[in-house]
Order: sequence, then structure tokens, then C-alpha cells
Amino acid sequence: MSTGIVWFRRDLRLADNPAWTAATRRHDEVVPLFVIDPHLWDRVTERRRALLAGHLRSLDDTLRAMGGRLRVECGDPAAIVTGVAASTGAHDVTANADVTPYSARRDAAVAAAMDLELHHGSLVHRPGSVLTRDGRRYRVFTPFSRAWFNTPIAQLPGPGDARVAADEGSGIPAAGRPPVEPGEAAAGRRLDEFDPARYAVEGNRPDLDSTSRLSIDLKYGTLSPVTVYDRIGTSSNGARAFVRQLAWRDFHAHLLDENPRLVDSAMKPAYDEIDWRNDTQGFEAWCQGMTGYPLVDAGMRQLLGEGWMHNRIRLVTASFLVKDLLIDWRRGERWFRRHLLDADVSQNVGNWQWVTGSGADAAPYFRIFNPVSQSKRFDPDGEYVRRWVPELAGVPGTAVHEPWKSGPIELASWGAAAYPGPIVDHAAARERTLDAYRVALD
DNA sequence: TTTTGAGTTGTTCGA
DNA sequence: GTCGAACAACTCAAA
Repeated sequence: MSTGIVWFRRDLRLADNPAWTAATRRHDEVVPLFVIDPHLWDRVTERRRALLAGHLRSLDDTLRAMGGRLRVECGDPAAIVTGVAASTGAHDVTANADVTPYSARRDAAVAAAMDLELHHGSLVHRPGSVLTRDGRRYRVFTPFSRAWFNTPIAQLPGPGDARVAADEGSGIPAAGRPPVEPGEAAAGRRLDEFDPARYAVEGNRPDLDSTSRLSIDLKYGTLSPVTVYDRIGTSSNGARAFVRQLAWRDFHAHLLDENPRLVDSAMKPAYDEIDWRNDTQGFEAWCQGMTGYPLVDAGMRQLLGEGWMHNRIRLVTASFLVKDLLIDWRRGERWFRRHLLDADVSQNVGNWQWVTGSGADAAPYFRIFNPVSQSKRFDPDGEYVRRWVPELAGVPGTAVHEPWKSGPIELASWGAAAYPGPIVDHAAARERTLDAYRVALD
């Protein structure tokens, strides 16, 4: 009889899971294993632990219905995987790869001790499978996306009929209430409810609930990106616009896979010469949503309040840290990585570098978001700001976009006296940043 | 090899 | 208020 371990990481599903399919077809028995890695577990918020624990319980329930259990252990991954292999008689491990340098090191440590077979289940197309005619990786998104759309998707066969091992009880840690309904089935329902036509029209509006929020399911793998692609399709403009975001997702992952240094170095090296300000107070004000710019503060408080932020607001808040406060993008990237439920290193790094101007983007560095015009344009009624900045809930009309323009007596009468004034003047900050960039890039 | 067209998400200023 | 230009130059991808 042959036994193999299926090592789940960020692919907490059975549908369209290449590692699960391969192992259940190859073996008579599979041991489903999840390792809680203290290196990752200790760095994330309670909310994220609760969601992960919820997903693990759900996966365990599914496996129980099949007569097995999910085995969950906490500790050094290589030691645990090899230990479980020894105690169960498994002679290989099957898993889905991730593109981060950390996961590469982790997997190399296991591969040094036993057979590790890696598949790709978290991207539509595996890194290295979308190439220019010269056989090189793309550095520009638009030609990448053309090639990406033209690349056929490999369809998986169904899973095999291996028995699911049940010999060990589950060690899922107790954690709080998950912030969204956990599990593969709930993720499928979220996909069913998503309306790409609405996304195409209102997707830029943080005050409306018009985006999919599927980034969270894609991060934990409760949804396969291939399933999302197949379900949404490309037949309408809205569907195509949404699926294009999956192409961006693959693009950023492929870039990091090719160049692991991107996690802490500018893709364009000259940008590492920028003289960033070491502004502890400014950084703290940004983190806590106390910059005095309502749209920025609403976004940063939403991040703390629910572990998620609308994409448009990620751009505005990131631009504010880098271009208004002139603070190193890596500090902001770490803060997002810690607090976002959908935190994905390749996406986070790719998008922060894009905002900084140091990444895969030809746009000039003088593209600096104006937090007030963005607020007027994308939160026209100010409802998003009022929802997340309670001090401003009583400020009427468009005054909510720039409260410093109202007098102190008015502000007090609206209950907004406690809201801070702007920590920088945008126009002056913009000039400061243009100067600093010019010096570094000259 | 050389040439050519093009590049997610913006802002400001002056006519 | 609306519109076009300027904000710079560079690198990528394909012909």
C-alpha cells in the first residue's frame, strides 16, 4: 500500500487543487496535513488567525465526511513534515508552490529530507509559462496580459479515490470568530454572488460594496483562480475587466518568482537611492488614520477595523505615505502585510512598488495622487469617509472632503472638533517629493 | 539589427 | 468650466 502526505498551505480546498488531485490519484492513502508555522502565525493579527483557524475547521469537516481528518501541527515545517512521514509511512509529500522567498526556503528544507512534489494551484498560469517570443519573462503588464489571455489553461482531471487517513486528531488552535464565513463552500457562494457588470461600472467607488472581495479567498486558496476565471468568463466587458485583475495577480507573482529580491529592493535600482524621511510621528499618524486627510484616514481605519481596504483606497493611502510623507514604501508594505486579510507578499510588494514608481510601470514619478480630488471623485457624497471617520459623521456635504476649510466654530457645531488638522500641506509635500525623486534619479 | 509604438489607476496650469 | 499640454525620458516587446 502506498501512502503520501498532502501538505496544505495556501490552498485550503479540495476542488481544482492540483496537489490534492495528484496525490489522491497516485496513492492508496493520503495524509492531509497543515503545519502552523510560528514564523508566520506570530506575525499576523488575531483576525487573520481566526480566519485561518476557521478555514482549517471547515476543511477538517469536509475530510471527516470522507472518513478522514485534517492533521494540524504547530512547529518547524521541515521537522514536522518529515516526522509525520516517518510515523505514517508516507514516502512522499505533495503540495502547491508559492512564489515567496520564504516559501522557497521552507520547501527546500523539506525537499532536502524527502521527496517533495510541487504543483501550482494559486495562479491561473504557473510562473515561467507566459513568456515573450524570445522566451523571456514580461516586464510590462499590457503585453503580458495579451499573452496571458492567449495561453490555454490546463484542465485538471478529477481527484483519485485514495483513502483519507484519520489516525490523528486535529490540533486546530482555538481562535476568535472568523471575520468572514470560512470554508470552501462559503467561498463558492461569494463567487456566485459577485456581479462583474456592477464591478465594471462602480468598482472604483469605496462607498459602494461593488468589488468582489475575492482576494481573501484567493489568498487562502478557498477558491482556485482557475475556477474564478472559468466562472466569470470573458464574454462581457465587465467580466473581462475583472479577469484582467487575475492577470495582474499572476503578473506580480511571476515577477517575484523571477526576482526574489523585489521583496525589499526596488525593481528599478535608482529608486533605492531616494532619501526617505525617518518620520516616526508621521508614520504613526498614517497607521492610525490620523493624518487629517479624510479619505486617507477612512482607509487606514477601515484597514484596522476590518482587515480590508478598497483597492482605490489602497492606492490613495499608499501614495500618501510615499509621496506626501516621503516615507519608505517598505514600512507601508509591512503594515499592509500585517493587517490585510488578503495579504499576499507578491501582490503587496508589486503594488507598493507600482505606487512608489520603482516597479513594473512606465508611468512617470510625478504621478502623485491628490487625496482631496480623489475623495471628491470616488466618494462623491462623502459617505465612505463618514462611515469610517466618526468625528466627521456630522460634517455636511462636500465640506467633509477638506474639513480644514471650515471654521473652528462650524467644525465644533458639527462635532468634528477632535479631528486633526492636515499633518502636511499636500502642495508643499508634492514639491518636496518631486525634488527628492529628481535628486535620486538624476 | 534597427526601428517603432506604447506604457492600469494622475495633477496642475494656462489658454 | 473645459480642454490640451506639460510634467521626462526610458525600456520593453514586437515587427
